[in-house]
Amino acid sequence: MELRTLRYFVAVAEELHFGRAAVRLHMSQPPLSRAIRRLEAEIGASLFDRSSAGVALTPAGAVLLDEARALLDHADRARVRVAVAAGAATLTVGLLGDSTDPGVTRLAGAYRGRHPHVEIRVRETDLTDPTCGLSAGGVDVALTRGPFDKTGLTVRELRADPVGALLRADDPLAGRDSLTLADLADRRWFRFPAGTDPGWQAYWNGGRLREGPVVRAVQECRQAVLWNGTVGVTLLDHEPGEGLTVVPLVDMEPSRVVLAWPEAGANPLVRTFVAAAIAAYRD
Amino acid sequence: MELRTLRYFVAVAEELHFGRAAVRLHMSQPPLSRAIRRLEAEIGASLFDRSSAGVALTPAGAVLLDEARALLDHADRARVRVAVAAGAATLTVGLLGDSTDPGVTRLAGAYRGRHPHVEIRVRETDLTDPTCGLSAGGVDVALTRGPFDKTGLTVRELRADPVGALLRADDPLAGRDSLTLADLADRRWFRFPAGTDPGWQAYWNGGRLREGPVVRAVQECRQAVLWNGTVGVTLLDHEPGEGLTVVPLVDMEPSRVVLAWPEAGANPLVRTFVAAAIAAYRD
DNA sequence: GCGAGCGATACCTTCCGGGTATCGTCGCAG
DNA sequence: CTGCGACGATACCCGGAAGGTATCGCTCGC
Repeated sequence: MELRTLRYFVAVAEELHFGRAAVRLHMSQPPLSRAIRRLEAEIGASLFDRSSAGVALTPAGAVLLDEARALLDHADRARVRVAVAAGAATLTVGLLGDSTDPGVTRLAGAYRGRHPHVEIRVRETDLTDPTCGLSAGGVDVALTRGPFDKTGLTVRELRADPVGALLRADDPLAGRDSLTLADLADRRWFRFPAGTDPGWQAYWNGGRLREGPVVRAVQECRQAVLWNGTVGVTLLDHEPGEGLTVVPLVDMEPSRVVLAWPEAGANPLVRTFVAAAIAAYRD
Repeated sequence: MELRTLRYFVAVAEELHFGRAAVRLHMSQPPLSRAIRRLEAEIGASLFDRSSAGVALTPAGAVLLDEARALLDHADRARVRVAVAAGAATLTVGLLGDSTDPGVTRLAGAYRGRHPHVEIRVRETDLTDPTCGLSAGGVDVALTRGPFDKTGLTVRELRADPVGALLRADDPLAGRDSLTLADLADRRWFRFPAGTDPGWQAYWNGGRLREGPVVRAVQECRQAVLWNGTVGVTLLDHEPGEGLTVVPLVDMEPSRVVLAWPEAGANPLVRTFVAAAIAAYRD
C-alpha cells in the first residue's frame, strides 16, 4: 500500500473508468488495472465492482477512497512542513503574461490556505515564452497554455478553452456565426519574435507559420488586429475589447491550460502545488 | 516519498546508525544508504549529519521523523478501517503455550487500544509447535520463540532472553553460579514428540538431539526434571517452581521472542499488528 | 449480428531495489 | 606514526516489478 498505488486508486475511484484514469496518470491502462488488482489482493478485499454497466466502488473501496485522500493530503502537508523546516519554503510560479484566467488568483489563494508557511512568488512573462521562465530557470512551476516543447518537462492539463478568431468589428467575416481556418487562409497573422517556441507560434497561427507583424503581448495583438486587420486567435470567453469581435473557429484545437514543471531536480513543493491546482480546477 | 522509504528513514533516525538500521529492516547497508540519499535529494534537504562522531538528525530530519511516524501510523489506521469495512477485521494470534511472558497481554491490550474495531483471537499451542499453528493454518501471526523452520514465514525478533539449566534443587550442580553445556553432556534431556521442528528440538537440547522422556508442555518438563533428574532449559527469570532451581548456561544462545507471519497471502492486518508489537516491545 | 467500448491477459523491455565486494576516512591503540 | 577497526559511500551485478504494446473476451447498442 504505497502512496503511488493509492494515487492510482484515487484516480480510478474518481474517474470510475480505467482508461480515463490511466490518461490522467500518464500511463497506459493495463499496468493500472494490474496495480489495482494487486492493491485489492494486498488489502484482502475487492475495491471495485467491474460490471458491464461500468466500474463502481464497493463499500470497502469507498472507505479506502476517503482514507487514501486523507493520507495523500497528509503526505503533502508533511512534505511542506519538512521544506519549511529546511528553509526551502518558497515556490516561484510562472504565469503566462496578460492571462485573464480568474482561476489563477483563486488557485494561489487556495494553496496559501492549505500551506500558509510557503511563500509564493508569481513571475509573469510575455507571450513569447510559453514555459514562463521554466526553461530559463528561476521558476519552479508554470501555469500556462500549450503547446510547447515538453522535453525535460512534465505537463498536466487543467482545462481546455475553445478559441475563436479575433477580428475587427468591421471585418467582412465579423458577422459570421463560425469560421474555419480556410476562411482566413490568405490573411496576415501576427508572429512572435524569432526564437519563440515553434509549436507555440504555429498554434496561434492556426497550424502554419505566416507573415505578419511581430508582437509580444496580448495588448500588442489587439492593436495589430485593430490597425491593419491582422487575424488573431483568442479565447471565446475573452472580452475582445473596443472595436473587436470574436468568431468561433470550429476546426481549431482548444487552448489548453496546463501546469508544467521540470521532470527532475524540481523544488519538492511542486508536487503539493500541482495537487492543489488540480483540486482547485476540478470545480 | 513512498511509505517504504519513510519506514527506512524512521529506522535510521531511531538507530542513528545505518548498519543497525539495515539489520532491523532485514536488508544490507548499501541500499539503505542509497535510499536515504535519494530521499534527501527528493526532499531537497539533508536529513542526517554524517560525521565521524556518528549520525545525527538535522532539524529538517527531526521534523520529517515526526511527520513520517504520524504518516505511517495514519496508513496503518487506514488499513484497519478498510479491513473493518470489508468485514475482515479479525486477527488470530498464535501464542506459544504456557508462555509466562507478561508482554503478551500488554501487547494485545495496546493493539486493542489502537484498533478497537479489530477482533483479536488468541490461540494457544503446546511446546511441540513453535509456529503456533501458522504452518497448520488458521493463525495469522504467531508470538513465539525461535528457532524453527522459517520457510514461507517472515520472522521479526522482539527480544532475547538469557537461559539457564533447570535442575532439581538437590542436584550436585544446583549450587553452581553458572554451567556450560559440557557440564550436562551426559544427562538425559527431555524430547518433543516425533515430527516436532528439528531446529526447535535441538535448541532446547543444547545443540543436539539426546535421549529422554517425551513431553509436550512446560508443566510436563518440570515434572520430568523433578521425577528423574532430566535436564531442562528455561528462561533465567522464570519462577522455576517447587524443588527446582535455574543455573545460567553461559554457552547457550539466548531464547529469542519472535513474531512470525506468512510471507504472502497474509491477513492484511498483520502488518499493523507487527508495528504495534514492535512499538510495545521497544520499552 | 456486428462493431465499438472497455477491462483483462499475454508478453516484452526497462529500470529500480536488493545483493556482494570494496573503498575512503577517521579515530584509536600500540 | 602507523596499522587497524568501524562505518558510511561507491561500484557493480542480478532478479523482479513496473511500464509498454498487442490482443482477447465480454457486453451493449444500432
